[in-house]
Amino acid sequence: MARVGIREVAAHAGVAVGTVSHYLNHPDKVSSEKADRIRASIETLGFVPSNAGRQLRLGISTVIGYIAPDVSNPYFAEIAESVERRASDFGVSVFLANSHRSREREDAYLRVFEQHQVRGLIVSSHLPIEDRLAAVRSRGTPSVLVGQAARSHEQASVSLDDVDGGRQAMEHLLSVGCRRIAFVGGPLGIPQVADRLAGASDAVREEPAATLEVINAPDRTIRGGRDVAAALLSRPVDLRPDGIFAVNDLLALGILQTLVAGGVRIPEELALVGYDDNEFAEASIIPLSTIRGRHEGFGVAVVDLLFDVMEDKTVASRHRVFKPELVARASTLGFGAR
Amino acid sequence: MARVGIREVAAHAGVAVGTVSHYLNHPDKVSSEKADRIRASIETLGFVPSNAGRQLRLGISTVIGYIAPDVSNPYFAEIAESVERRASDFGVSVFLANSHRSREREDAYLRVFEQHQVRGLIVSSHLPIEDRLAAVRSRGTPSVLVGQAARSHEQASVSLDDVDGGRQAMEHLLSVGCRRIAFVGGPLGIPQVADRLAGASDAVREEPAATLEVINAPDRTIRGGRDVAAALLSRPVDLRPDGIFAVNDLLALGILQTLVAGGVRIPEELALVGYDDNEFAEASIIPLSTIRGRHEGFGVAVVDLLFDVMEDKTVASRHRVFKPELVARASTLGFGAR
DNA sequence: GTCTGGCATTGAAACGTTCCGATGCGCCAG
DNA sequence: CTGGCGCATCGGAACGTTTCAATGCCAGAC
Repeated sequence: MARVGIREVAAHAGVAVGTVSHYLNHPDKVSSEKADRIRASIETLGFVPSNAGRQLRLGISTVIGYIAPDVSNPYFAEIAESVERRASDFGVSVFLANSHRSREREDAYLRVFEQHQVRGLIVSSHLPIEDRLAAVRSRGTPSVLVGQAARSHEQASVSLDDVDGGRQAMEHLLSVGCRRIAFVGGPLGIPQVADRLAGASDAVREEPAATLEVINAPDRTIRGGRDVAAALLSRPVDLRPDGIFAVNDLLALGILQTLVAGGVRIPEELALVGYDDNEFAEASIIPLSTIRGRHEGFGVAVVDLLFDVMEDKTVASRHRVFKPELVARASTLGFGAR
Repeated sequence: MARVGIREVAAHAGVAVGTVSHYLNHPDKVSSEKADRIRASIETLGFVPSNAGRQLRLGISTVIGYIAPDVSNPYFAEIAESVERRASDFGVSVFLANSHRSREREDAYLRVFEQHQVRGLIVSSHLPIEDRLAAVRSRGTPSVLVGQAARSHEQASVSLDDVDGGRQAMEHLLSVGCRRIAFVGGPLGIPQVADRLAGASDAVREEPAATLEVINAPDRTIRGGRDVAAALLSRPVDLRPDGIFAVNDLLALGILQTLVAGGVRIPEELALVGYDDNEFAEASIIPLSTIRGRHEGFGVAVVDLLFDVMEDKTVASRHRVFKPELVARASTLGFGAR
C-alpha cells in the first residue's frame, strides 16, 4: 500500500507535477481541460496531499495547538470550543492536548507541538510556565497564555481578573448578611486560587464585623467539597461558618450536596458562592450563585491575539484582562430568612 | 529567525549530519565525546527536530487522532483521557479534535488528520460514518470506531451494548415496582438512542402490567430535561408516569431538578434512571441511578485494538463490545415508600 | 609488518511538496 | 511576414530528515 504522491497523479493525468500543485493551490491558473484530467486522476488514485511535504517546503503549518490541563473540565472545554470556532474563520485547525496537570505531559506536548511547527500555541496551565513558553517562543513558536496573566510583557496572555472575582464573591456574601465566612480552596500556590483569596480578603477587610477563615481543599473536585462539608458538619453548630466562598463550582457543588444532606438549610442558614458558572451550577437542585468568568468574546480574543503576535504586529498591549461577573442564584439569595 | 536544522548543528559541533541523526535516534552508536559536543550545540543553537522532515523521510508519524463530537461532554472526555494514557505507553501522542456534531467539521478533521499521516484514528460520532472511514482506510489510515458498533467486519470498533443497557435500566425500574414508564430521549435516528429504547421495550414486554411511553427530547441536555419535566408537571397527576428512563444523565438531571422543584417526591412517587454515570450523577442532591458504560479497560481496549489493526495483525475479532452495568442510587431505591 | 574485522563516522540520496525561472505556443500589432 | 507579449505549462531545486553504502581508523591476530 504505497502512498500515492503528486508525481504519480501528474503521470496519470499526463501533466507536470508543477501543474498539479498549481491545480491544488491556485486552481484558477490551470486550464479547465487539464483541471478535469487532474481531478479525475486524484479521484481514481485516492491521492491525499502529504502535509509533511507541504510543511517541509513551506516551513509553516496551518495548525494551532491548545494545551489544557483537563479537557473534561467544562471550563476548558468551552474555551477550546470557542477557540476552535474562531480559528476556523482563519482557516486553521486546532489540535487539543490534555496535560492532565502533569508537568511532564505538558512538556511532552509542548515539544510535540513545537516539532510539528504549529503556527502558534494556546496554553492553559495551573503551573508556572512562562519561562518554558519563553524558550519555545525564542525558537519561533508564539503562544498565548490563557487563564493566568503573564508577568512578562513579551508573553501574550488573556486572563480573568480573579482578584476582582474573589472580591465580588465576597462582597456578595457580605451584602446578603454573612459575617463568619469561609474560603474553601487550594493549593494556595496556584495563582488563580491565590488571586481569588486576595480579592476575598480585601473585601472582608472593609467589613470590620466579618471574619474570614481559610479551609484548604487541595482537590477542587466534588469529592473534595464533600470532604470539607463533612468536616464542617462535625463541628458544633456555633462554630460553623454562615457563608462559604468555594474557589470553584465543583467544590461548591460537593459542599452543597453534603451540607443539605446533613440538614443544613441553604441559603437560610448558610449562603454559598462558587466560581466558574459551569454547566451544573444552574442545574443543581439549589441553583448555585457563582462568578462567571467566561465570556462570549473570550475565545475570539484569544485567537485574535494569537494571530496578532504570530504576524508580529506590535500590538498596543499583549495582555487582555476580562472582568468576571457575579451570577446570583438561590444558594445565596434568601440568606437569613427563616 | 531562521529555523535551525540538523546540518547547522552538525557544522557547529564539527561532525557530519548523519552523526547528529544517529545521536538523536541511536544514541548508543555515537562516541561519548561527540555526543557531548552535539548535546552542547543543540543546546546553544536551540535546535528542535522538524517533524516534517522526519515524517517525510519515514512516511509515518507518532501521532494518533481522536475525533469526538464534543469534548465538553464528560463521557468523551473520559474516553480521551484513558486513550491518552494508554497511548503514551506506546510512545505516541494523541491529538484531540472537536467535530461539534457537524458533518463538515468531522470531514474537515478527517482530512486534516489524513494529510498529517497520523498512524491511526479513533472516532466517536453520532452520524453514520463507516463509509467515510472505509475510504480513509483504503488510503492507508486505519481507525477504530468508538461508541457505535461497526457493521462492516473490516471496520474495527469498540462499543457498548446499549440494547443490554436499556434493558437493565428498564428491568430495574420494573423491579422496584414502576408500571407506567416513560422513555425520554431522541432523536430516535441515533443508533445509541434507538438501541437503548429497543432494550427498554424488550424488558417492558415481559411485564404485561407495564406500559412504556416514549417522549421525544431531541436535545439531550439539562435544559431539554427541564422542558420535558415541565410538560409532565402540567399533566394531571394520574396521567404522569411513575418511572422515567432518560437516555442520558444530562436529561435525567434536568428532569430531576424540575420535578423536585415542582413538588414531586423522588423516588417515593417517581423513580428515575439515567445513562452514562457521569461525574454529576452521583453528585446530584438525590444521587441518580444510572447505567455505567465506561469501564477502566475501555481506553486500553480502544488503543490496543487500534495498534493491532495498525500492525495489520489478523485479530480474532475487530469488534469489542462491553456490557454496561447498573448503578443503583437514591433516585430509584425507595420507590413506593411513603 | 601486514592483514583482517569491527566500529565510529561520513556523505549523499531520497521522501513529497512548492516555487521560480524557463519554455513553448498562440495571437495581435505593425 | 515578423516581432513581441501574455499565458499555460514544464522541469528542477530546495526544504530537513533518515538511512545506507562507503570510508577511515584502530586493535588484535598472524
